Amino acid sequence: MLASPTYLDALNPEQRRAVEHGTGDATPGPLLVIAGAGSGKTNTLAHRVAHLIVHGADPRRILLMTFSRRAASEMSRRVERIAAQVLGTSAGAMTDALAWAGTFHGIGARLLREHATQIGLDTAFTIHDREDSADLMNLVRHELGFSETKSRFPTKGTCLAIYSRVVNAQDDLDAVLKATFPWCAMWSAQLRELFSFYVAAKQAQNVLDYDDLLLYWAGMMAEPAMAAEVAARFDHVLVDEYQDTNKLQSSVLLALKPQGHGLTVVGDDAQSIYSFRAATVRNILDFPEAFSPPAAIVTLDRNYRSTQPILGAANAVIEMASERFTKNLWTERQSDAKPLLVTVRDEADQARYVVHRVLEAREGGMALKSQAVLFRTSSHSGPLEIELTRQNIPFVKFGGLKFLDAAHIKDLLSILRWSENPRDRVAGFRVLQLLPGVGPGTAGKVLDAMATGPDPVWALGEYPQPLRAGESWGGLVELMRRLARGDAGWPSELGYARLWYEPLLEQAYDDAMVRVQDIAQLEQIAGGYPSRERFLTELTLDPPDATSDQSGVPMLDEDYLILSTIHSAKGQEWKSVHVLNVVDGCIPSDLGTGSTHELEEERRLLYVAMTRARDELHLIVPQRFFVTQQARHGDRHLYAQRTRFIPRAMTGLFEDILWPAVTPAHIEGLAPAPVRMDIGAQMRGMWK
DNA sequence: CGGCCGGGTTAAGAT
DNA sequence: AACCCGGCCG
Repeated sequence: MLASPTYLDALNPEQRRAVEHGTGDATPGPLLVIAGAGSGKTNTLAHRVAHLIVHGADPRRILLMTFSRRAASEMSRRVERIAAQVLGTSAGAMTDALAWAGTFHGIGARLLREHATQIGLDTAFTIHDREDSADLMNLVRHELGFSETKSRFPTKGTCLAIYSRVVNAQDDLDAVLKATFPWCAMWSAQLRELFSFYVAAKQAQNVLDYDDLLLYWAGMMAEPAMAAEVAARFDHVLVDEYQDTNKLQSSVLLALKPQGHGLTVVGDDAQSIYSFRAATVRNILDFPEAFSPPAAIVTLDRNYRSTQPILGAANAVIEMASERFTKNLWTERQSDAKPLLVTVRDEADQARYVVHRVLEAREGGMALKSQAVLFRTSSHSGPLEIELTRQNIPFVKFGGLKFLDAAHIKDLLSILRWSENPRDRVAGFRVLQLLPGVGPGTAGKVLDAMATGPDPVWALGEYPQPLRAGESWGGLVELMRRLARGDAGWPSELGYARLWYEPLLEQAYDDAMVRVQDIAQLEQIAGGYPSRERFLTELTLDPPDATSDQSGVPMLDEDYLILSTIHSAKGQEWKSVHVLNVVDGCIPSDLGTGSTHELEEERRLLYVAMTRARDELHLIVPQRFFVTQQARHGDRHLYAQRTRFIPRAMTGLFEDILWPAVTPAHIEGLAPAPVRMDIGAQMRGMWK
């Protein structure tokens, strides 16, 4: 008999039930944990994994799927700490074996790489990110002549979105068009043809897109013998953030554990914010009844994160949702401080307000890292970023544009991906067009020539040099030969690619210096991976998701403010949280008010933002937005209204303030009207 | 004439 | 940073 597990003492009864569920059984039944915001979900899941290991589960046979790589490594760390506490020094080595922790897509990529030959896949397949996939879609779209249709055919991005939804929602094309893309319904036949050619192109080029990582995995699970082989790898399967998984993912999961033995899923329907990626709360709702007997359900509704006034306001927001399945959270963290509803004149004042309050809190001893600024859309933080830079306040921004989105980084990665897989047309198309005088036409012809023979790199060398390409052409041929031989080793291969690329970069950009530094940073990152393939795969699946005001991410011991999209803030918490642009048109986004479905997701988004805060919450409402399309120095603007998710009746839960504070003179209307004069017009008048 | 290049415009959320 | 459009070079 094991000693009394004191490491479980800190858990509440529900958490403990979730941790201990079925750990004594040989075949533990399925478990659904409904875990509200701040209810200690990560901690509970980590304890469950550690508890399983302590009770003899083999960590190499535990599959742990999280929403992001960051969440996976955080979980591994915690599991290790808890296990070490119980088992002593051997725990570190043992939990290193918690090897199958990652995202659905990352795990899928790994399984496919291992089983590649069995399923007729070349092991050297490369993975297209969203943009690569759209580019390939575009190539096919042009080839089929759909870009010259009379009325406008959907753009590459829309085509890919439709395709992706069909795949991830496991739905019929026409149903998807009708429900989600009604304005494209007239193109049903053409889209079907486009998608069949898109799939053929991917296969001919030996590339997989994000969806394929799930789709091929699901394909493996549909063949009983293969399914048995894959399923036999894992005794326990645990999935976090289950509300943000889609039907394709749940079908993989159910195929992996059809009886639900050893299966645990954790989620919260109130925090479902990825339905635009085909995620569905039905996965959570239907989970218990997918098994016989049904899955056990544990609900964690005690919030340990926020003060009661903050939680009360968040509860009020989510209570108005049209459909809800979980009940309100409660907390014992009393406080007199209500969350603030701050009215400011415009986005410039909003930026000044945030900087003012952040510095004030910093003076009071709250580290910048304990404070975050959240926003619906990446561009909303623009004015704030300018103000922070002006005042020398370091920050790191999550979401929106990423390091890998920079053209020069994509160029270099394309070179590497093309040499990893010379049939990858999107990569080759990009690389070839770096050469002077080579555009889409010539690039296409070169790629055609390479596609016909058995040795693409040889065919490249045989291709007559395009007239204006100059010496870069010979350099490229030489580079591709060297990288194909593979004798340079990793990461020197990246160094050779850089040597070829840098002269082109210096010609193409005025700010080449900065970009060269970015590439040096990429080389730095590359050194951390054992091979070209691992580097490319993992960078595509887990791109560094932060940008900062300094070049490169600040040192870990430095203090910096967190800026993040609400989506990227999922699962995190800070002592103080500012939410920008809490107005209609931003939250909800004016793009998201089309259907009640979308509108409800926007509501949950505000709920997620609010529940990130521990002690202080500031919702900021700028009254005026300047219209972007107008003459320089124009002052056209529009007036915004507080978000519809916080109607007047709810404002009592907030402390309503104006900033900057209105002076008594203003209130009494005694202040003289500001003097306005047009000196410029006077000056011009002098010469009339 | 095809195809390259430079002008302008606009931008949701992300594995 | 990507897209579309018109000028211009080979």
